[in-house]
Amino acid sequence: MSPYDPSAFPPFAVTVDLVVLTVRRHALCALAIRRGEPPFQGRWALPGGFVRDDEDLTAAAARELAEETGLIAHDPGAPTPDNGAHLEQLATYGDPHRDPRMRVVSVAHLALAPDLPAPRPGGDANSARWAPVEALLNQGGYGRDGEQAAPLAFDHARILADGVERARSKIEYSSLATAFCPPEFTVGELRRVYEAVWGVALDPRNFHRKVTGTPGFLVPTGGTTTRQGGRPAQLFRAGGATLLNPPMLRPEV
Amino acid sequence: MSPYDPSAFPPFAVTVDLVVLTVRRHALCALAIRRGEPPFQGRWALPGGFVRDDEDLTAAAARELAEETGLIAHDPGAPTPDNGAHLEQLATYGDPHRDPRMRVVSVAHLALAPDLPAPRPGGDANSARWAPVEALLNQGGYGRDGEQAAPLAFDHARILADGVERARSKIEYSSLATAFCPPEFTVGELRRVYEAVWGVALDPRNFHRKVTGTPGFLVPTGGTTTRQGGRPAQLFRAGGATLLNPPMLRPEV
DNA sequence: GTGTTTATCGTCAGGCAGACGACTATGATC
DNA sequence: GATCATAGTCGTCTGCCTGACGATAAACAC
Repeated sequence: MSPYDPSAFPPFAVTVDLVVLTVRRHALCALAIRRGEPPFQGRWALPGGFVRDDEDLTAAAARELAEETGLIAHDPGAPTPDNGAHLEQLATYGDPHRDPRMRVVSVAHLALAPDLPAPRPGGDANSARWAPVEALLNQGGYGRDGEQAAPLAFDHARILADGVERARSKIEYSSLATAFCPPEFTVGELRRVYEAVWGVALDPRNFHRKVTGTPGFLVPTGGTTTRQGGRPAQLFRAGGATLLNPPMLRPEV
Repeated sequence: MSPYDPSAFPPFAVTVDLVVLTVRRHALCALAIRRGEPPFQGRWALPGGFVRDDEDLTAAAARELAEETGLIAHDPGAPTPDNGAHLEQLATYGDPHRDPRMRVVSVAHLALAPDLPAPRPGGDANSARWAPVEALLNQGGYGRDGEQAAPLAFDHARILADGVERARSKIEYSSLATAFCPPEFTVGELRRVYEAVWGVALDPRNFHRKVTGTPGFLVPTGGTTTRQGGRPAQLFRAGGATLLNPPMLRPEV
């Protein structure tokens, strides 16, 4: 067959969907958008949109991220700037019937962001919110407002679960957890990120030894802070190292 | 904007491309297809093709894999059957100009297969071959026949490099290396897989201790073989364990 | 001052990996 | 048949890292 005869292949719509994760109040949260139109009208969904005609996939994801949150995606490996977020491709979902109306292939991306001082994603507070991933994934459960939580639209629960699992595993062997922190942070704040993402408690002393003993992971800024109460803690910035070797060990469940 | 107005989004062609890896003669090799038509006519490329109208992405990749090699993809986690190969999604490539003629988004997949007894992929020996990944990626280098090796077509060098990197890292923490082995294999054969994929030499004694000491990794079949020469070696089958904890450590380069 | 909270330093035992010696069982060679 | 080469398998030792946990330090609340 002629591989590029325009009649020889079916046309697809291509979208990007975003799993945007942050840590709020000691819980791993994801950005969810309430759908205003059918199908799945009124249900929560992941933010996303169509890839434009002359737009790279990563550029489309970065554009959607900026539109929804104001966050600027930065290159992996570069230090997290102010208002910056880590962005990487997650996986692609193309079940023929994942959208009831047409053939849509969605290239999901994963974004990790610090807790936003102004959590007003999208401008409309009623149509977008940060929700704990547990609430979004427990489709039969109840949200924090006591309301019955409906399952996420489309196959977005699966996409969210894959994104969460990627984040959980990737902070083991990379310095990616610093993407959840502001530009300057303490060892304790970084530890609470690990605890929230993994859902476990870590020994503060062993954690401190591990992260401060890994070359290139953390760079002290010289300042201290007392915003967590207790003894003032040193402030650090993310170092240049991206891969942790040996990795941070996730405790057994 | 109306998210599903057919005029609101551009049509894309969606393809699957395959990085099919195997270990032959102590070298990591990939399946390459010679292109018979422009663009990149006569150049080597990864096997692939269009996703059909009512076909899942994984199904399309499995179909292409069977067409090119006769290999049957099996579910991840299941033991490798005869003539079976591991298949997983790798990443998606959608640069607007990656194909000079039209907008094509390619969902690349990674397949790992044992060295095939009948290496006649595709039927036409002149248009398909197993080539060492080093030769395919060293675009200015020379193939094993002494011929000047042209770079792979499209962005396939990048895709191949990503697939090789995925394989190299994934055999660290999973039992995926057994996908390169026949159903029954010796510890030495498994070690030579690691050595070929990583391009390093491993200590046979420490390797033996590690793989036989990891619960669920290897299951002895009771048989022995002497096909490698020397003292007969025990035969093993892949155990049920898919994740290695602690992982196999890749020596520093 | 006392208690509470958080941060940071130290100590100790167990586990695992790298380096490497020793022994075993086969085929090849003389 | 003796010898050699090859590959597999079992042990030992040492150093590093982790988990468990004691102890001290520096802030705030009362």
